[in-house]
Amino acid sequence: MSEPGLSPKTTFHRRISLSVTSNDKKAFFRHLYSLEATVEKETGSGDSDNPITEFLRNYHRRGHRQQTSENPNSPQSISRPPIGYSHSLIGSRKLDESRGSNLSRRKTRLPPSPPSPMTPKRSIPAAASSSPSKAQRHITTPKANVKASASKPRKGKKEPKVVLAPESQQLFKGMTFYFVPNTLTSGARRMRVNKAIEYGAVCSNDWANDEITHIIADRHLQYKNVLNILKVAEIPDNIKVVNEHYPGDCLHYRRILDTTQPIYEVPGKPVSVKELSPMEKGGFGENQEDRESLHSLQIKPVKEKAQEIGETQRSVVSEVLFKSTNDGPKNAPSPPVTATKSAKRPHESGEKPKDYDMNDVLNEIIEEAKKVADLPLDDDEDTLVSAPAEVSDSERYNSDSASKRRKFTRKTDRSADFQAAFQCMYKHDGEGEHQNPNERTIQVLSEMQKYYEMIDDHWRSLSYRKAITILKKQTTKIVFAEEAVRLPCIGERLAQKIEEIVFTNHLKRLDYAKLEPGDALLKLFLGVYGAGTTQAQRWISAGHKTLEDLLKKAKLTENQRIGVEHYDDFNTRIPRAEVQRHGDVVIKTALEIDSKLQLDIMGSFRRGAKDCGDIDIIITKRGATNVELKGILDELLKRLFAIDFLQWTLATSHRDDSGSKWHGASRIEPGARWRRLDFLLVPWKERGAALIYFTGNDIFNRSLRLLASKKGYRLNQRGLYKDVMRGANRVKVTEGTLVEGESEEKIFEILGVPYRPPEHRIC
DNA sequence: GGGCTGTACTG
DNA sequence: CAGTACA
DNA sequence: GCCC
Repeated sequence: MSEPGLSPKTTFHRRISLSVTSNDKKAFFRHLYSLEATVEKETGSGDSDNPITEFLRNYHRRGHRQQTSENPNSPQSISRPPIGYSHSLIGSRKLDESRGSNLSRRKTRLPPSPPSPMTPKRSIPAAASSSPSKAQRHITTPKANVKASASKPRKGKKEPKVVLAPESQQLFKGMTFYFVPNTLTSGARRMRVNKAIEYGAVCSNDWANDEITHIIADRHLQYKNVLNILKVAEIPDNIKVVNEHYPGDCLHYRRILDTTQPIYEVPGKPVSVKELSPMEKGGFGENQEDRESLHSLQIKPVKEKAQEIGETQRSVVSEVLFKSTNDGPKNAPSPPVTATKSAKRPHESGEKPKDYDMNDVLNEIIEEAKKVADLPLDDDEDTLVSAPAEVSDSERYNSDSASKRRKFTRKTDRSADFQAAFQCMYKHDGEGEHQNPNERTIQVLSEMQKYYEMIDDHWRSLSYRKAITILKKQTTKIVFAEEAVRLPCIGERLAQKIEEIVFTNHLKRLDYAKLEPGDALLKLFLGVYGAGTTQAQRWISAGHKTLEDLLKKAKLTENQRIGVEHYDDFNTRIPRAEVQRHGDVVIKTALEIDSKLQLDIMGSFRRGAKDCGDIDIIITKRGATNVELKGILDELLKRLFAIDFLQWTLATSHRDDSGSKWHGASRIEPGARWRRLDFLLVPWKERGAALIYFTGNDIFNRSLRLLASKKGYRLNQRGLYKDVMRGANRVKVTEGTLVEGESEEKIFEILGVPYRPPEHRIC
């Protein structure tokens, strides 16, 4: 993997030499780019990497997160494009007219094609700035930017608006950046420009602008290149020259960093005595002690052990940290250094940003280290078999610590982490889903997920979904690919996309996807109950353009016809209160048949959702068998149809013995929407497994089932089976023998999963 | 390079 | 059987 | 898509 001729020596000061990592990383990125040529972004590539600073950085961040409730990105109002008509088609005798108008309205309501990630700046080729005149200079203010974009649309696409961060976060206010090269040909540079503007900077494209405070040079540029491009012999002292990492790092730390730090240095820069401006020297709590402690703290040991990349990093870091504070535990636990994935971007090198508040950082690290000292990490728990479902155990796996834990063990995990990798191990309560700092990212990724679902790429879709659930649990905004990649279920590709979304507010891949013809139509047809990708695509190839085309021209199955006629109904979420009302009707009627019946509303309702996609009701009775319940269901259906509550049967079992479900539609009162209603008949002995199944959510179920299967079990809605013989690739050979079906808790316990109440099964 | 849940109903 | 649906 |  080593790449001769790519020595980072030039950019990296001599204190630390981690050239191995560096080269690895370059090679890594080269490889990455070769894999995906469409990525023109230059994120994270570059120089070297230092695990210690990486470590400190993370902790610094973590400290910040508590104090800052801010959401670095603009409040994004999310309005999902509606999927439905406003009326159900059936029952309207004037179908043709009303449908027609509805259809056309729908069309216009489809999601607007997204703005391009282009930044709203005119680009001036470097050569063009050679003879600048004061007269023609102009400053591009954020406002001007937006304006410019409006007047200069590109390829018919909408320009993105740079949404300014809140005033209080306008870190770069009063600063004027000049990017070199001053073009927007690179996606990465576009990102940086946008980001700078978002946080208050003025990005000038006129070198003659005498308000320029900073020159942001591309990473590969030497100082002399910069001079050449600018056609100047020297750069005035009042203009700071930094490399491209500087703005992003400032945002990361939420403060204006010292521009003189070596990591921001443009190679070949002449040494200057007057480097430190009073401003930078002043306001950032820098003090001599800190700096010294930093040096003694950090540089030395790293230097000694710099060559030993890998496991030793952990001990180096902890040793250093705890030594410095005098009271660190001797058996310091391993701090969360992830040297695992190679893609990290060079942040501070051995020299910290001088404005760093080291005391705070250290305290945080120590506190954090103390906390994790108690955790059963690594080898402490490598038994596969049941961790008891006690509270402490489950808490330990909760949201935040879950991801931390991963960092700790990622490298060393063996059997211990085997189980930890399953979503069902963690509490997912869907909290913080609103006002989540990653809302925009999640929104974009969801669109990608839906897109992949649409084009039948289930596995990609699954990955996106997993990534989204992970993001929803984050309490901080994930900005950089390197932070993202540390999270479970987020790999390099998704991490890159996350960073792209944060910096550009867009995902090119998605923009392309949306341009694909048939995309919108596919989405429309997929909303039809009973139609999947295959059918939807057939309809499209057949030339159908609207739902009424389907009704008139396509041959539909009965269910699909209902699906079309009640397109709007079935695609409208049901308020929790209405779900309850439907449930009440069913339960009341059922109890009139047999007062010993037990019915419960399941699905998202049981998980506590505010609104549900459908209504799931489980029907069971102490001691009852399936056959017995079947008879009751027939009677129940009869009565519910009789009172005009049930409207339609979409699917029902026709076998007497094992049939167990009914799918259909109900209506709470005449004129109300049809709602999807499912019944599940459950023999008393299977109610535990059935509860798990019918409570979901699906990701949780799949996770639990996968875990079971990996442990030699099989889990379905009837029970947990053991001694399942599986052939090649875990293909089921024997059914296995039932071990548990009655109790939800016991099934969890046997699988070694901390019990999760329904509301914590939202994955 | 292969797996990614397991089942039931429709036509 | 493929396709769709259910969590 | 991710992960093993």
